Amino acid sequence: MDISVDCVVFGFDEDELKVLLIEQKQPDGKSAIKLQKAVPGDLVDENESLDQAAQRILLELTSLKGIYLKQFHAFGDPDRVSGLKDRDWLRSFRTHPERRVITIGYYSLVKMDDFNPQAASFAAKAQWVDVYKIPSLAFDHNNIVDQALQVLRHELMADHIGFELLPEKFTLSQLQKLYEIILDKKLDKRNFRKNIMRTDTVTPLEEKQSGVYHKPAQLFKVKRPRKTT
Amino acid sequence: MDISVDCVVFGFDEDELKVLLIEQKQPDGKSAIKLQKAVPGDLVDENESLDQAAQRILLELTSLKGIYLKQFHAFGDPDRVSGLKDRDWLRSFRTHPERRVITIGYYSLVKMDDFNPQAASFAAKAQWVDVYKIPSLAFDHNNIVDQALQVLRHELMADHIGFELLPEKFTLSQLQKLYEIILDKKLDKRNFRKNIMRTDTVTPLEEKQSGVYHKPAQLFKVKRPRKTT
DNA sequence: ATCAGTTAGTGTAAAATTTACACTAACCTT
DNA sequence: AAGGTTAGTGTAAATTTTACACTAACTGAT
Repeated sequence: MDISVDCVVFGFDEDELKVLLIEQKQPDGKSAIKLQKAVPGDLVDENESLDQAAQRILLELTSLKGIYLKQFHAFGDPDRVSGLKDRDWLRSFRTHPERRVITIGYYSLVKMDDFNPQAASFAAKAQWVDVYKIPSLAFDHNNIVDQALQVLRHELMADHIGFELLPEKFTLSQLQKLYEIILDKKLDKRNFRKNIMRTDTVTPLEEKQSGVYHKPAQLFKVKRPRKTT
Repeated sequence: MDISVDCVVFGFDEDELKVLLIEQKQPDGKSAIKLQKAVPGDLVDENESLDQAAQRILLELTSLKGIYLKQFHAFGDPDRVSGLKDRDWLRSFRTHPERRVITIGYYSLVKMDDFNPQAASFAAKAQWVDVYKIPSLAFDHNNIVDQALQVLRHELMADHIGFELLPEKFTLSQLQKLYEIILDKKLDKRNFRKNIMRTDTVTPLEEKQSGVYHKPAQLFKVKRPRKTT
């Protein structure tokens, strides 16, 4: 039985919430198998923890480094990787293509600008895809992404994660838009601000926005240092 | 790499919150190795889902059947089973005792009266142990239990699980005591009742307590059918 | 039969939180 | 100077949360 890690990396670009998907490489020799998209994921190595595996795998497939990934669920259906659609690809890239694979799902939230995914290893491409327009994915990855999104929304409300997605200096409107996009619903401006202020996680800077077409907004920064690990 | 499931089964007996622990069987031949307690857990079979594995393993080790178990976290430290204290036992009971094992933690909440654990397989004993007096356990099981308890408390508040722990007919005082014991803090009687009523999960029966030494309480039952699966 | 002991059951006022809602301020462009 | 655009701010009503104390109904003992 093999163990893998799958990384659902959500990215934000002040307009859209996207997920980082790779396109599986065409197996050598095979000519016209259907290319599939998937969430970056691979087998866990012998001497690394799950958290480390998640970091490494994301790096190997997409060149993204230093992203905080959080475990959210294990997916262990006996035949989650034995669908016909995935057979050819597994045969080309896995030492034991028939083996059952249990995967641990990780998710993360980053700002897209900071990270420029570069496909490598068995990934042919790595690209950001709109969360609300995800095509049919390899394995059970549609399910994995769905569940990650649920967890993300929940965590966003409960723990006010999400500053990761913004530039170091940001306006409250940007922050609000972020919430609206992730939660997929509109929020009230005044109430939103009250909420954020109450959490005491941001501080105003001495600085304002500039170069904008309208009243410049107060810039803020995150108060507590961003999570690492 | 092996995959296991560990089941943290919490039991309630109207006074205490306990966890179901097994005592590992003495390996044949070995005479005086230190017997360790652990949470019931074992390797996942080739053709079962994780959920099924949790059910089977709990049944095999403790004879408990039909308990709703919920996955809560994967534990994958590379050497979580390679401590000296666990070596002898692994050698006796595992085909590949040196192998790394990643485990998926499950938890559950049951009423003790309904379930009479009977040790079997490699479990020498199966017994309920007070949650607040847990000894040092095998592997990383202390950590696993701690985390399960956190999740349990969280779920209790959020989703008002916990009726499982009571007889079919129960009084609100019993229910309150249950909450108090799990959360390990006192609650206000009137506010508690308001809360429970607001959730609309219980209905009063036409029946009252009898044979008690004091004013008999109204009996209630759970409104929505208990979760299965 | 009465009394003492025990747990059941109930309401309300104050505080805190959440919700809904509309106008002025400051910058840019023309 | 005027028009367009987003920033920023307060309050009243509704809801939720919290703190708190007395009466009711049974049993067992006298």
